[in-house]
Amino acid sequence: MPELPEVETVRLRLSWHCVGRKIVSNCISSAQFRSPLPMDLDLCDRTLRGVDRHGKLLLLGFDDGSHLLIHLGMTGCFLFGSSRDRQPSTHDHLSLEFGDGTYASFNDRRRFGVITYYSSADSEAFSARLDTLGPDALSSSFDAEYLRSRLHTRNAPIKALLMDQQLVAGIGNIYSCESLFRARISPDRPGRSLSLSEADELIVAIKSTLWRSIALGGATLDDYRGRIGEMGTFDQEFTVFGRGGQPCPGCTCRAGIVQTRCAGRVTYHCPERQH
DNA sequence: CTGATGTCCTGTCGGC
DNA sequence: TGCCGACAGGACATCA
Repeated sequence: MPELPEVETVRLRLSWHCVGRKIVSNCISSAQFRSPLPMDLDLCDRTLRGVDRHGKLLLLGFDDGSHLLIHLGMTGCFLFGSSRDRQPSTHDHLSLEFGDGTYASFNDRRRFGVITYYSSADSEAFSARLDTLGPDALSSSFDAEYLRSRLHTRNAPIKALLMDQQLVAGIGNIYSCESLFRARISPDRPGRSLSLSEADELIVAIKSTLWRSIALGGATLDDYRGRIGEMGTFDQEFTVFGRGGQPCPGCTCRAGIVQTRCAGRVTYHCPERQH
């Protein structure tokens, strides 16, 4: 369940390990993927020019104008190392070998991830794909006015709306729970019921939570424990997520953190503190 | 358009 | 101990 901070951590590692390097071979797994890459895709002789991110999407740009768009899904991660020592895994779906003897491979056990290739001729489709997403949660255009303007007609719970990537890109189950707790807003509140000042507090809570997590390298969850490349410690600072039944860290209420379901997702909040 | 529900996939965990 | 079903997650399709 990598969300914005985890994806940003992966982006930084990809930039560090791969940008400026030329691909000398690539290998695509034949295992069925949700959106299979063409098996004959040949990235040889291309140099990775940069790695960008929008929400939870990684955008790998090559020197010939082509792109790989990667969503990590739940269990997607990148493994790096020396090609000589590489031990291919059954869950490697794409691996890139570079001219300097290093490799990067995309590994995804549950295959919820998505990799899409866009040639330089597909730039319109590439832009169209990105246009389906709302502003990145850390961008300046994601502010209280924008949030209110998008919420004022919506009756769905604010938690579900925060996870809607068309409204704002990058927030998932963990950071919606954590941000709503910090903003003292109940996850069940209809989107339209938020005042401008509440929207403002929510924006501040979301951005500060995301930045704090990035500073700690993201959160490491059970699915990732022990995995190379996922070593963040923000999970140790979770206030509510995964803490059902524990005392509320923000008040002295008797009930403590409550686990419920909101919009089909496990949700954690403090009914005393969040309204 | 909106919101709810089902689907994909696999590893883990609880119950029998 | 061993097996089976339920469940978790994000995005997307489909339905009312």
